[in-house]
Amino acid sequence: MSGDHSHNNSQIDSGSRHNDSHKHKDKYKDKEHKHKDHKKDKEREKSKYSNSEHRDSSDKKHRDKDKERLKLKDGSSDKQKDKHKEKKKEERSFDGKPKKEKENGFESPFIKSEPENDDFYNSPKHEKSLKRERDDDDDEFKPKKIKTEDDRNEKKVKKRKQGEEDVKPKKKTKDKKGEVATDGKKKAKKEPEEKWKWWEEERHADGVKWKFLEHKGPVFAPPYEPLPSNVKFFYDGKQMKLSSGAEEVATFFAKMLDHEYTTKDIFRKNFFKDWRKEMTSEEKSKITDLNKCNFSEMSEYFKAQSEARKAMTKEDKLKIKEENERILQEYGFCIMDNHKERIANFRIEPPGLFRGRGDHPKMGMLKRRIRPEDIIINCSKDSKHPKPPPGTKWKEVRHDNKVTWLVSWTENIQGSIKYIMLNPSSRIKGEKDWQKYETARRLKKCVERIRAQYREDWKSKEMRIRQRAVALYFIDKLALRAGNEKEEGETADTVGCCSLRVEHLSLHQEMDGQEYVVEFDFLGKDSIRYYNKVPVEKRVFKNLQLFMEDKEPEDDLFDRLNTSILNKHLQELMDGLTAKVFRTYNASITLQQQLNELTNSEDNVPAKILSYNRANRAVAILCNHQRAPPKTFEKSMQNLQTKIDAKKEQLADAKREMKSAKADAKIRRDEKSKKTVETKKKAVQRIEEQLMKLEVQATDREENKQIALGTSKLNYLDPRISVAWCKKFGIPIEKIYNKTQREKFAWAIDMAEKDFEF
DNA sequence: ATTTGTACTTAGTAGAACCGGT
DNA sequence: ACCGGTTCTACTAAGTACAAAT
Repeated sequence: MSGDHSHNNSQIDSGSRHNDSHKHKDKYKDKEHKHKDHKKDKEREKSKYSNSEHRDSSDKKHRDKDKERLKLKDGSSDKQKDKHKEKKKEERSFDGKPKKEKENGFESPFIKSEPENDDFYNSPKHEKSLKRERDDDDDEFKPKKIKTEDDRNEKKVKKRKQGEEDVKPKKKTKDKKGEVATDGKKKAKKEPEEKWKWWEEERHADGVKWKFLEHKGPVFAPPYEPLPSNVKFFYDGKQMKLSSGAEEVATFFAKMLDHEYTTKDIFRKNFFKDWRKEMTSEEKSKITDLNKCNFSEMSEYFKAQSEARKAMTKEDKLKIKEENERILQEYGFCIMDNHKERIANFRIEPPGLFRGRGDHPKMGMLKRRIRPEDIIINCSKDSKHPKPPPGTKWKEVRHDNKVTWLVSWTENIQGSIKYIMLNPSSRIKGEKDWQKYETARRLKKCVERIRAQYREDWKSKEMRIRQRAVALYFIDKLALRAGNEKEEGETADTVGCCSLRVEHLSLHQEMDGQEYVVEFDFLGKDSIRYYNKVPVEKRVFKNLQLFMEDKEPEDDLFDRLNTSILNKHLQELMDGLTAKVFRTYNASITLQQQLNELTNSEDNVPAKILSYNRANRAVAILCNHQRAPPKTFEKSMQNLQTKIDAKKEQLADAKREMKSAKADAKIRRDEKSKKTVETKKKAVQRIEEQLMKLEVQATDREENKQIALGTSKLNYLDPRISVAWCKKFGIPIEKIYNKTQREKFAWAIDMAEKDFEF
């Protein structure tokens, strides 16, 4: 399994951001036109290949297939088959019957919540009274009381159901940022203590996301403030006063003047087109060429402004901070089912120029200002509805408890819907996250069967099945994304597994001493380059040759497959299985294995953390989570090296001192000199430790140059693995998770014991 | 069967916040 | 207090998935 995950570091080493790679840009740009007919191509291919499936024997292609099959029919493949049969049997037996392990209720279809709970959730009376004072102190009785997650003084939430080990000594959670808890270990347990443990409660019935929801609506972007009159705009060398509408859009461009975006043709073209729409007819007739526009005064003005902001007095900064805090308190929370929950993004996205990633055809377009009239509010019927700003109206107020969002609007660039939703620490996100990992753990139980199945399918008579099987192999082995098809010309040209094109792979019968190497080179999500050379099974290789036969580079590799076909198939293999579950599963299982492999219980804490980071890194490489090397990377490495050198000096000095102290003690043989020796010894040890720490840090940083650990940590790694590891090796959880992360993973920190296994 | 619409997760980055050293 | 950097957070784009409409 993860033995499969032999990742070539070349994936990272030679991978570069698309943006930086002109070679790439050109390569893909050239395709643009041809690619336009992609849909048609697909049709063509389809008829071509669908026939071939049936006129078996006459088809040359098929003869090859047969040949191949014969060749492969040797002992090993038979064994393979038998093994497969066995597996299948064994799997079926456990698959068919109800799971014994009740995985926190996430096992298969959601289970109904029991009536008692339903009842109280349903009672609007209670909810109505939420806002009013808590006259009852019987908070054992289902809450009228709103549990505020951040209210540390609040009485502890009583458990409703399971888990009786409750009541632990109440301790202030201490999560000041830098805090270096050296004892750690048990901290993990204490942390979420006074907070609501939603994970110990029943979940809502199927599809129902909440019973009560109240919030204050979104915070709108501040209105446009016209430029002071001394900041001028010049067109063709002549000063020109812009109308407020045109000026605002101009400032968006001016603010980005230093960004490379503004040098890109598409960006400029799109911007100019949209800018002109905001101009008065007079302006429109005058301003006809972006190259003749001079925004530099505006640009300077904004730079000065930001300098001024930095230079503000402490008091002023504090004032701003307080104001932000006030807004946060007022708009940053909602009440969902008796609990005050943090909202993730309560501010409406301000207008500006669209910054698409990679070669985005819409970059530079104007993202228009969102007004109350664009906003749909979602809340409980019986809640206090948020009110629109004076003199305005919401587009709609609805009461849909089958969805989790509080506010939505339609964005004008792609016409997609944007949402305001809750923070990852919220129950509604946490439950889903937990469930995601439970699904992945269920996959763990049947992944061998599924693997056997797709390997078998490589031999299928049907092209669509072979394609499906090879695609699934990639998804499993390489943790590729599913690869939904995208609308041509609406987005950057990126692909995932199902949307790979012939041009994205090259096949090497033999390369670097390995057989059957597939070289992948494509742009994935966010136009991050995926580059990898992978030796594959011969059968996969032959299949790929077959899929690529008679196709143009811009044709789909898997012309008989798309994500919905694939997912439909996966659904049949396991309830809840989709392509992305493989990513989650492989990421988490890799972390667990790597931790087992790399952690050395003899090591000190920093060394163990290095091991952890390395395990994390293995996952990040698997998932191709890259980052631009920090601009300051070289320098910071150098600094660190300087520090290390200095520390080495210091160590040498300390050692020398120790020696002389020893010599001294040998002669004098008195208590005092003995003590000195001890002190010096201690000093040496301390310095050695510091040096070690620095060296570990250097290694860690170097290895992390262009790898981003955050994404996998946040989205792919079952937090219980990390929590268990921390508990097992006495590592304080805050060494692994910062405050936000601890909030998001509170459920895992609370429930995972040191023996947790993914 | 395909397309469209919706909801929700996953992603990298810019800039704010913070920190340790001077 | 400031400097030079690192870490954290907010932001929002770009994916996946699935259901409804065509």
